[in-house]
Amino acid sequence: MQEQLTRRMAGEIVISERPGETLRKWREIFQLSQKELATLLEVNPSVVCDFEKGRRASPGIVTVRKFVEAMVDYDSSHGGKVINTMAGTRTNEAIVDIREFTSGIAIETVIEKIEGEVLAGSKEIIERPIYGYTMVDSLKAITTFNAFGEMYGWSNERAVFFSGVHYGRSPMIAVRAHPVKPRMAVYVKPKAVDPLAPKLADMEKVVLVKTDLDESTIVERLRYLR
Amino acid sequence: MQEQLTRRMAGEIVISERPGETLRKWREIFQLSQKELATLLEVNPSVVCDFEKGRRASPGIVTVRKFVEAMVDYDSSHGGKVINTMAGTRTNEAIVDIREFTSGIAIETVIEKIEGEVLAGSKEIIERPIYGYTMVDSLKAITTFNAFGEMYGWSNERAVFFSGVHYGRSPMIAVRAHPVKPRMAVYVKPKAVDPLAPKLADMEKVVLVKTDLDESTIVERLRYLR
DNA sequence: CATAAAGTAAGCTGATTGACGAAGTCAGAT
DNA sequence: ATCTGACTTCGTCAATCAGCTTACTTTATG
Repeated sequence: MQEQLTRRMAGEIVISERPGETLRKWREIFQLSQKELATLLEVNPSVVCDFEKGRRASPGIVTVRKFVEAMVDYDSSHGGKVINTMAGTRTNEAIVDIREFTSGIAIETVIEKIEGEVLAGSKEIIERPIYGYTMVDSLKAITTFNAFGEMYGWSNERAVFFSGVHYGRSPMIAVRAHPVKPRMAVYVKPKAVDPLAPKLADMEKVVLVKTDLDESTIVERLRYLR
Repeated sequence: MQEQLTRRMAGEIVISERPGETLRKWREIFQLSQKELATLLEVNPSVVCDFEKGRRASPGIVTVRKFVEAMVDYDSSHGGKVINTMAGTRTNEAIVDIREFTSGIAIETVIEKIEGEVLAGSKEIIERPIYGYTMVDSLKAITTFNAFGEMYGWSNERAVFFSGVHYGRSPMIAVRAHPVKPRMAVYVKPKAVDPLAPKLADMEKVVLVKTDLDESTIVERLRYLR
């Protein structure tokens, strides 16, 4: 959530036509004076003013990062008043974990890491990179409304891990039904795999993999992928 | 959507530990070579490389913006392959419009702009700033699952406009039920206003306003607020 | 009214950026 | 075995940034 927010703020500042004003807007939301913010940043208050008033036309990203992180850290160590009221991320129970890599990782590499067995997918697709993954609890995904809509992070060039798979039909049917497809679907410790699943995977050009590792091991192993 | 994406990319780059790699990741997602990107930017290819390899530790936001926008524009003028596959924004039918201002706007100012009549809210709260607004179609909001969850943009310091209001009970009850509250609720051309509504508004310290302007006029008038 | 607090303005300086272009490396195709 | 395309490295330099200090408006507040 915190990181979400910092990114969101940074993005808004960078793209803004008047970055300074956007910076100020956030400072005000966090209810800090220029002086207070300057103190957090250990700089002179005039520096804050200079940025807000746009004397620096193109502040460096390091500066932006410092500003944004200072505010968020401050808030978080004071009860997270602002952070907590920033809605927009209802946490979805069905989504166990969701991450974006900073660079592309070959599907092959992911398969190795998770000791996966390929059920569908050509040699060719397996070499393509993905940029993130989502771990979904299949059971909850069905009972939670709209879970499939939130499954995709910012790129659909990703892997979706389904845990709690019974017959392995529903997840692939969901993939088929949804307009956006992942590059890779992984069944985590499935009880069985319906023969229809690989067929659907082929039709959708999705690499289908099964693994016998459990959720936490997978998350652990993928943690250090960038 | 495009702007969403540019902001998202920019934010990710700024906050990234290795901004260069993140930049590269996006270039790869857009399937551009360094040279092609350099051409779009009208710079020497070595410049792209320098950034990706991190020779410039803290590129200015103008640079980041140029990079990001070049890629997005390129994609959009080539069929929007990437843009279109970037899910994550299921458009919610109930939400007619949603915007963030770049700076705070006093509630008072908004009331004037929309020729609103105050039904609940003290002089004091009316002076507070808000940072965005959401226009919701009340009828659809009820039939669409979870619409109220998506009502809040990035700040709850905002106005929520309800159109298609019949008795003016449900919207305030929704506000009351939801953990996150807007600063301001506006009934757009309500058929009636149940006396319970202002009471609830007072309890929740929400400024309740009604206006006889229609949706499009309101959006039009708010467009030029920053 | 005096004084504080918040914010703005301006001048200055050392450190970095943004850009170029030339000279590399490296992997794959011919 | 060399050629090509994609990418990397590096020296260079004008332009700009990040920060300081000091002086100046406002706007509250006792």
